[in-house]
Amino acid sequence: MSSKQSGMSRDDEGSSGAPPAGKTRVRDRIFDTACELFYRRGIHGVGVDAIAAEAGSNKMSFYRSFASKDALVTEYLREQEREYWVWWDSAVARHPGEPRRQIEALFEAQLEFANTKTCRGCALGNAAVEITDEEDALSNLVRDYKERVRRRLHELAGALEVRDPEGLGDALMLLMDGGYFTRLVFPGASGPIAAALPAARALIDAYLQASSR
Amino acid sequence: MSSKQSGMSRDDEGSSGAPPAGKTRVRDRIFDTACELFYRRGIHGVGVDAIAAEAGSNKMSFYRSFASKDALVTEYLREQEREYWVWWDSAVARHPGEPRRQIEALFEAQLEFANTKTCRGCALGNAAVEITDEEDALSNLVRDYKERVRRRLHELAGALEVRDPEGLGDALMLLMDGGYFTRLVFPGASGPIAAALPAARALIDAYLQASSR
DNA sequence: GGTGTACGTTACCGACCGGTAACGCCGCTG
DNA sequence: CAGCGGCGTTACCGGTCGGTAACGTACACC
Repeated sequence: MSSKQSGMSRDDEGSSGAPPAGKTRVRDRIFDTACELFYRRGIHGVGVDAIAAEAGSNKMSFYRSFASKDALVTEYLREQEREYWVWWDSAVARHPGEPRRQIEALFEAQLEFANTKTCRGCALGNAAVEITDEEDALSNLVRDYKERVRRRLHELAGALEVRDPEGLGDALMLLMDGGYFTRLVFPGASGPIAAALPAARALIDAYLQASSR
Repeated sequence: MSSKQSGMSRDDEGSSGAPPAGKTRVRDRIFDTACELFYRRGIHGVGVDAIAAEAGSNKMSFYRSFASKDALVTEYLREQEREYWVWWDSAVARHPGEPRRQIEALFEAQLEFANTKTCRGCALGNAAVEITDEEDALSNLVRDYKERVRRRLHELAGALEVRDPEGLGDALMLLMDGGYFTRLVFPGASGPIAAALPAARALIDAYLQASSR
């Protein structure tokens, strides 16, 4: 989640004849910069001029690569979701066939991420706050993402064979999203997010007991 | 939480001589309108021109009542917190001396609020997404609010005499904030927020058992 | 050497942003 | 009646927004 590059490089590439596979295309620089700025300062908080400048380019070059700011934002959200699932899958893949450990791994990974300096919660979730027009195409993008997250948690809860997998999955989603939401205000792991993993464990136990009761 | 008035009234007040205690001061109209628009469309998504116009006034009159947009936003956030604690206290007051029922009443009231058409989650929490400058005075306002919420939940959990009141309180805060956050995307009570109350109950039971174990 | 393409630069557009100056009107109060 | 405060109106300021037109240039490839 979120990008790392911070731009400002002065086109250092012209030494030898054939750089391995590096095409420092302006489009890529602009897109990476945009991802970082959107995440850090919000979608409405960054203009295309600022993005292009921060990428060492200018507005005209921006519009040669992107049809509009809206198109860029769309691509940004799609990229964030892509990275999010990579992150999710890598956590889950550590414990194949063990849904309980997979869930725990997700909350462990979330806490790790929260401890990052650049962490500013969930990019897609934050976008849901900024995009107030529910008819907007971006709204649907975010909605679809959240529904996919919910479904995955339902599936994980279902693999635990509890009586109420939807209830447990939803509860886990509240813990996760609550973690992202509160992280915006409480730095590092100093906030309630530190309680997410033990709470998730307790909830799993509770819902398991409710099944065998 | 959130305002109810929708503006557009054409100054209907001049019939009888003495309206009970009504001073339809422009300032109040503007402020009410601002609260509603900020909550619905976001702080950055509404300009002072739009606010004044929607209140049936104009920008100049706005600046006669408010020093700046920032001052208005500050007042908006303070008002939202005020209304929030009124809401909180009225839920808690229904079960004096019964912390468990108080907590349940809070989640019941949250679900009721979520079922409202105008609900767009937590005003202060949403503001935390929009205000990205952590040095900003508004940031501190939101931070203080969230810390007060956290403390109150710690106290409620403490009244339950569990071994780990901070852990339980934080977990409850994750459920609440997760509810507000997901509500932005899932309309009414169709989202994970419906699982908040049963999850809170299960968590309370789990943390109570962990104390007597 | 010619050509195409990727990119930078400058200038501009209409719209809106937060904020201000100056003026005029209306109604309440002394 | 005079005066004054509350308020609406118009015009304006510098800045930024998303987006475009026209031009210049460096380089790669045939």
